Amino acid sequence: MSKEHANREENYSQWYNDIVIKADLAENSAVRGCMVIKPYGYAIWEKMQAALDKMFKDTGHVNAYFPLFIPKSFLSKEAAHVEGFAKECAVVTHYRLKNDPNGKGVIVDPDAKLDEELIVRPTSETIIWSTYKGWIQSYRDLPLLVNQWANVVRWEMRTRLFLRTTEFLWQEGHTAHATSKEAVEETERMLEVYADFAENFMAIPVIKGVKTANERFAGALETYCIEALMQDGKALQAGTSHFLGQNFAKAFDVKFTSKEGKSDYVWATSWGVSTRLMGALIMTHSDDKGLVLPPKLAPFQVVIVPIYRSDEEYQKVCDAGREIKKDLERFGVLVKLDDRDTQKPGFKFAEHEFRGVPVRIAIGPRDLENGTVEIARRDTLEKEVLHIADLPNKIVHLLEHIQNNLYTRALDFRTANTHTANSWDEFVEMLDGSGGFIQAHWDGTPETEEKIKEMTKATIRCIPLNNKQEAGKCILTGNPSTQRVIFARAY
RNA sequence: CGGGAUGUAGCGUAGUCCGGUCAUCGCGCCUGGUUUGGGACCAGGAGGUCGCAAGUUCGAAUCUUGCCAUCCCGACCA
Repeated sequence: MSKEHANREENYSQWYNDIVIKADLAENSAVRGCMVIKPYGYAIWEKMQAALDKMFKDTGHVNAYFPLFIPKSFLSKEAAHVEGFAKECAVVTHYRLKNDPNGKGVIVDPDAKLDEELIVRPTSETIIWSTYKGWIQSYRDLPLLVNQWANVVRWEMRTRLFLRTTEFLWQEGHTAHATSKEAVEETERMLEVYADFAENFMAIPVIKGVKTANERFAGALETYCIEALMQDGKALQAGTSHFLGQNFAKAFDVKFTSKEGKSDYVWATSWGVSTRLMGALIMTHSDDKGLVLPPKLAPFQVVIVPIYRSDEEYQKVCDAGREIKKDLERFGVLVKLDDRDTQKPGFKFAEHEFRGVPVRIAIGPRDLENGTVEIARRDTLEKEVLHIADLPNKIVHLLEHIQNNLYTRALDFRTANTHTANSWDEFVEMLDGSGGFIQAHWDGTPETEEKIKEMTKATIRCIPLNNKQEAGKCILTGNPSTQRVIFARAY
C-alpha cells in the first residue's frame, strides 16, 4: 500500500468514526450508553420529526407533553406492564445534594430522601392514563388522540449506538376510544402511517405484521410492527403500534358514559418510533463511502462546490453558485453553497459524500465559459455535465429519482435476502449463511418459538398482515401449521 | 449481572511479557510558502494527569490490588 493510499485510508476511517457515525450523529459520552446527537445528525432527526408530525396531524392527532417523572406506585398498577419495565428503570430517590462534610465535592443529602421514589419514564402509559382519568367522562370526550415528543430512559444491560441507547428520543401516541373496534382501527391506522413513512420518506421497505405473544409489548393485547432488513442480514423492528384493550383503563380506572347511559372502561392504543430509526437509515443505505441519505430526509439535498484558483475566480464562481442556489430554492430544493475557502474541492467532495448529501454540483471557471456544471449523485456516484439553464428541472427530477432508486435498491436487497425454508436443516443453513428474512412454518406455540430462539438466536419477527394461508408442518416440531411466519436474527 | 478483551494527544496507535533518556508513529490542528476540476506538498510548530486511586520500588505507561469506563459474546430490549 502506498503511503498516500495508507494516509487516505486512515483519514477515511477517522472521518467515518469521528464525523459521520460517532461525532456528527452521536457519540458515547461519559453517561452510560447515552448519545450526543450532533447538529448534522439532529438536522436529520428534525426532518424525520417534521414528516411524522404532519402525518399524525393529518390523521387527527394533537401533541401534548407529560412529566418526565412517574411516581413509583403508578408503575405497579398494570401487572404485565411492571413485569416488562421494572428491571430497567432509573429511580430518583433524593432531591438535594450538599457539601461533603468530610472533604471535597458533594454528597447526596440523606435528609432529602423522597417519601415516594420517582421513576424516570421508560414509556409514559402510566402517567398518561392517570391523567386521562380526569379528562374522560363521556363518549363526547372520545376519541382522545394525543401524541407526545419526548425522551425516555431504559436502563438496558447492554447498549448499542442508535439501536439501544440508555436515553432515546421518540414520539409516543396514546389514544382512548369508546369501542374495541375503533381502537383496533386506530392501531392499524398508525401502523400504516409508520409503514408509509418508512417506505416513502426513509426509502426503507418494511413488512407489516403482528408480534407473537412472546414478543408483545408489556400490557398489550396485540402488538403490530414494521420490520426492516439491514444490509448485514439482520432484522430491525422499526416501529410498533399496540392495541392495549382495556388493560390501562382498568388499571387507572378510566371510564366513560356511553350514549345509552352505560358506564364502561375505554379502549386504548399506544404507538411509537424512536431515534432507532436513524440507525435503520444508516444501516439500510450507507456504503463504504459513508452515509447515503434519501432526499426527503437530507438536511441539504444539493451542495454546490465552487472550484477556483484566484480570488477573482472565487468571486465569479461563487456568484454563479448563488444564482443556482436561488433558482433551485424557487423549486423547493434545499441547497447549501459550500463557499469555505479553507478547504479544497477534493476535501469537500469527500466530506459531503460522507455526510450523504444526495446531489453535488461542482462549478468552476471552465463551466462559467460553457454555461455548464458538473453534477454527481450520491447513490450511484455517477457524474454528468449539465447546462445551467436545464438545472432546476433536472435536479427536481433527479432528487425524485434518487429517492425512488434508494427504495428500489433496498427492496431488491430484501427480496434477494428473503428465503423460504421447508426443513430444519434448510432453516439453519439459511440463518448461518447470509441471514435475512426466512419464511417458515411454525406450530403456533410459544414453547416452539422459544426453543427455536434458544437453538438459533432467530426470533419470529412478525406474522405478516394478510398473510397467505397455507397448510404445512412446523420446521421444528413437524406439527401442523396454517401459515408461514417471518423468522430472522434481529438487533 | 456472567465470560472475554481493551483503556497512552482531538482520532487511530507503538511501547507493557523483561520497571531505568519511551512517552512512538500516522492523521488532524497552528504558522509560512507553493498549490486548488477528487481527500495537496514542503518547511517549521503546538498539544499528553500514559483511565482513576492506593501499593511495591531509589525509580512505574510497564509490577500488585481495588475502582471506573469502553467494546465483543450472553441475559435484556424501541
